[in-house]
Amino acid sequence: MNKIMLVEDDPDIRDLVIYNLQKNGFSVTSADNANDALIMLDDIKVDIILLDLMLPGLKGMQFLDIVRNREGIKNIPVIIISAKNAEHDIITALEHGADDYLPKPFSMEILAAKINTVLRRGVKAEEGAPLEYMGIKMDGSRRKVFSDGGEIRLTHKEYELLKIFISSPNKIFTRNQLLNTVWGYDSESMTRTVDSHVSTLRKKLGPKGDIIKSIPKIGYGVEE
Amino acid sequence: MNKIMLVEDDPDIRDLVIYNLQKNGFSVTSADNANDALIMLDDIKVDIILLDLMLPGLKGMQFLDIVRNREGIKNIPVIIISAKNAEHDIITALEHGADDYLPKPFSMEILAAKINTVLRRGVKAEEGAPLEYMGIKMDGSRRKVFSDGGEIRLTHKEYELLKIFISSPNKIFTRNQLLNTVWGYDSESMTRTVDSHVSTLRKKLGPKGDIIKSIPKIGYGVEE
DNA sequence: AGTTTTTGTAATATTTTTGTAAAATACCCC
DNA sequence: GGGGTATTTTACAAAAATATTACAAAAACT
Repeated sequence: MNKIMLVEDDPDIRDLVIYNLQKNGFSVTSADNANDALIMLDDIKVDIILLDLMLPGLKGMQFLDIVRNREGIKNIPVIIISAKNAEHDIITALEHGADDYLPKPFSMEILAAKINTVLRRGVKAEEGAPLEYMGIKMDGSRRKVFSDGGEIRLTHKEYELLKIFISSPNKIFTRNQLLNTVWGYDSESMTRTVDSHVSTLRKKLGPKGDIIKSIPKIGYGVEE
Repeated sequence: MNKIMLVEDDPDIRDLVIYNLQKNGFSVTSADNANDALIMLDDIKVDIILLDLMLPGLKGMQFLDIVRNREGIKNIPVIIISAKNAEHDIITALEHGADDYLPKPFSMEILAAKINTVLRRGVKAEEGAPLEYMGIKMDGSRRKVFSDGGEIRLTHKEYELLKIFISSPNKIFTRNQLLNTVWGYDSESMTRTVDSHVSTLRKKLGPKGDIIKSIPKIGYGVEE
């Protein structure tokens, strides 16, 4: 059974979420503040963390930073729940390592769906299996990409870009995130580099190119 | 039992309303001026406030401002009762945070109906509930909207507009309120921008489009 | 009924965002 | 350093989103 850690201070929402997730077959542990959550995380192994960004005491974003930097828990997927839903907040949360984002109010169906896709993604990644999505196969050892049997020759940057996309399908990446992970930049810059590479990548992927969707005002992500 | 606070100076109307609401199963507390009402609100927890705008002493609008800024009572829904022809006052009241309005003279059935819909909304909102209304589901994380299973593609402005409507069904919004919250303007302007977007939104929602009602001279709101 | 006001919406204009070819630069390997 | 490739930047086209305009339709008001 999948274990979920819920970090949320509002008791009404907490109860509602717990009730619904348990009904859906998840085991839920909850904390009403970030400090407690951190302590509990040392003892309990959870598969996913649901985090409200507006918490008393230690702020949600700080909590996220700590989780992402602590051995043993740094790889647990985190889904943000927040009343703030300005573009800016979404981008910030994603850039601090959140896996997905759910503005309040949200429907339980959508929450459950998100949990499931994040879990599926997690399992897949752990298999260490050859990276494959929608018929695009990536051979990590030889840095080669195949689609419909034929090889697609990608440059290094293109390969890294595609790898990020394909290792987390359905996940949204901001342009800055891509610049960080693929290019190693850490400042915000407003170049068209990402767009340019997405463009050539799409072209090289041929008809499959359009699985790379542009997410208006945010960035890119792959999706069926 | 639901408690109602009635703030009304005319004794005839007051008695009439009290009598009828009690007959409908509400518990009614009344005050004939705003100061008394404020004092009483500190002691009694009420579910809804009926406010006559034309009061002696402290004006109704000031009372509304105080209520909306005082912890503990700021979330109590307020329904404005106002003599007819005071369009301007109604707009001002809505923009000061009133939930609905009722022009005098009004029938008791309509008053009871309004009270009930406002109460129903209150309960719903507290659950932190899913953003869904009349079969229109909104997925905040990906800014996607579904209706009857199919996705409806909305632009950001359209999405924000719909979100506001759907998070408070039956609530009336003035054009300026919408301009403030969705567009971030804070001055009064007389563009047709809101109308234009409402129009495209209605069209995109298809048959469900007509849940967005236009409230003559005031603005818009969704309603079954 | 005629006039005025208000709302609906198509059409147009403007702005913003994204796509991409091509030029410019950097990199790499002899 | 030269030739080739990879990468970044530039510049502009294309597309999408948004705002405005203009006018028809509806409603409200004499």
